[in-house]
Amino acid sequence: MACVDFVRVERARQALPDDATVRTLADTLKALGDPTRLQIVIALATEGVGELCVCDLAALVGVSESAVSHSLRTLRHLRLVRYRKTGKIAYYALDDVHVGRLVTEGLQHVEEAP
Amino acid sequence: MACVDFVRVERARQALPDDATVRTLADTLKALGDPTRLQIVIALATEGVGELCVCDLAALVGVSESAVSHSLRTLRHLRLVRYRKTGKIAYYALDDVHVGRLVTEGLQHVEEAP
DNA sequence: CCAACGTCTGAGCAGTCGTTCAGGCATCTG
DNA sequence: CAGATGCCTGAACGACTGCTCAGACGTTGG
Repeated sequence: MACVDFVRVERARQALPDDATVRTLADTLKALGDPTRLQIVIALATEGVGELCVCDLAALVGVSESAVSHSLRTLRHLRLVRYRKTGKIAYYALDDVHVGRLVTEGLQHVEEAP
Repeated sequence: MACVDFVRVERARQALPDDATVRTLADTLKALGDPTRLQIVIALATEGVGELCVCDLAALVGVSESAVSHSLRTLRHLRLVRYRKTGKIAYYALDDVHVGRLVTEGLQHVEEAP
């Protein structure tokens, strides 16, 4: 306990966002930390794809439409995706550009050679 | 099931990374999806901070040193942080630049006005 | 109007996660 | 050497998560 560098700790503490922001960001990243939801987001981030309906996403990711719907609800509540409904079909798309960039940055990290 | 747009689905499927990459990226994002680990990474990403030891991080985040150590192990195994040991003190830092940029991009998304 | 369709939802279960607790290993100090 | 310090680790417990299942809702086509 005695080895704490108070100067640096204080500097880091002031740079930390408030708790609410940290928690929201954590929730967002946690949502993207599930393979099903991550594939959904990557698919929607693909250039030339644009919108996909629940059926499309279920077929693409390879899970039930119910599971996709649950996943989409999570992504919706975090404002990672938005949807447009025409008749009985719901078309989903990414909500804002940061999401796509975030995933891209993540992929660059993962694909770096060890 | 009949509403699937095979053209778009196929286009999206070919853009999807292989399963191993998706899983690794998901694991990485899930790791950042925990408030404790996220605060550690944000702290280490703060300009002018550089390195912090386990004590510092425990004091900063407000959890036990054991919990920090467990969290750091997870981050280490995913190559999100690296450490340097001098004597009995272990100094942790971010492993590569993408991690900091990823968190920054995430913060920009969260701090956007609704 | 009725049946089929696309989607959404709540409950429940198996699996996972983060923390605490107790203890172990090096390293430094007196 | 003996104790203290900084850090790491495995086990275990409560909390949470993502899926399946069954059913409900609104829309569309015959």
